[in-house]
Amino acid sequence: MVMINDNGMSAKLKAVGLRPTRQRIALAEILFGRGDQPLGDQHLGDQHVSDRHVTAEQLHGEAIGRDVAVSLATVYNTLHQFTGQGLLREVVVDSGRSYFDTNVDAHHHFFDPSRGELVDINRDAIPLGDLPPPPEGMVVDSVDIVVRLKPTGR
Amino acid sequence: MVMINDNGMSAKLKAVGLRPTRQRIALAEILFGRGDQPLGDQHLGDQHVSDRHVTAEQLHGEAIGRDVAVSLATVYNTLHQFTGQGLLREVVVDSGRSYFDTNVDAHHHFFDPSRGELVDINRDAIPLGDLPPPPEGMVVDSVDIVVRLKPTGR
DNA sequence: TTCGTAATTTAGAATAATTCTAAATTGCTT
DNA sequence: AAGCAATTTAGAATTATTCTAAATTACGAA
Ligand SMILES: [Mn+2]
Ligand SMILES: [Mn+2]
Ligand SMILES: [Zn+2]
Ligand SMILES: [Zn+2]
Repeated sequence: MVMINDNGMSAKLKAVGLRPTRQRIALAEILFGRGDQPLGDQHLGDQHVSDRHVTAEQLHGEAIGRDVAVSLATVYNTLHQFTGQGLLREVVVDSGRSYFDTNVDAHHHFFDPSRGELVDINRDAIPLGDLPPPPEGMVVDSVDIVVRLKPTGR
Repeated sequence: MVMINDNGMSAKLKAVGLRPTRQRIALAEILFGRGDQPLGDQHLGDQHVSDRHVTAEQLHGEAIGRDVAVSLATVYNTLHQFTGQGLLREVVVDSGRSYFDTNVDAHHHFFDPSRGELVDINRDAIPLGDLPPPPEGMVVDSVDIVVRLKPTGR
């Protein structure tokens, strides 16, 4: 009967069949909670309130920063479990480190390699005609567009 | 005066300011040579004769297979040098291993994660309108589209 | 509540890809 | 042939990630 102040994260976890452990709740709050934003009834339509793109190391750092005791192994486990349950999606922009995105809807990204930063691009901002037919026996799983950025010349 | 049978690779290397060493020549031949294809005067217009997508490990394996003594470190060095000189480009489709592409023109890719295989998509096969404006102080460096594939259902 | 047990966490080892270091070798120029 | 910078390389180091096996925890049942 004790289910105070967990920001609905326990429910969210249960909903996808994951036990709401202290670690998973904390990580979910960091990922999906609306941080400092004053709580209010201001949904912005279908707008995501907080879209985040994090690496395992970053998320672990944030957790530790908030005095949440959690191992890096658990962060990796959790990121993959969340991804498997459709709570996160993995974005491939760097061969060498994985980014996880709290926005699981179809959309694209700007990527600034110098800072390792991702910025969402609305799906409709890049209209696509139809694609060439995939090789025999294969179907399209997803279409991922990455717009790589560089500093303005001069 | 001895410059037989190197398939023009020495020249190609010199042209970009890289010493034509035994290792670099061999790797260049593997990457840019037209393999088994019968030599002939059949250019296919601007068509690339051999487009390849390789990982360092793959290329190293091929070299060793052809009895070319070269270390993995040199393969990595060479791939990066070739990329730096515009002879190759790196394609990011997998967070965990790097692919290098002999086709340096703007184009896109199908990617089959199960086999780690890349297939080119002609640039014009995916018409793009204009992109949303990049964040302040940044300009677009490249637009990379990866169409991820999965096996046909059933 | 207290158990029993399966799910979860975790420290630390292991793996995989890549880079680094410093010494040996080699490709040009003279 | 000599000199020397460029290149190669073995092996160590680094980084990201996964694995293992033991300790802890969540939770339904008693
Ligand atoms: Mn991967
Ligand atoms: Mn790695
Ligand atoms: Zn995103
Ligand atoms: Zn290609």
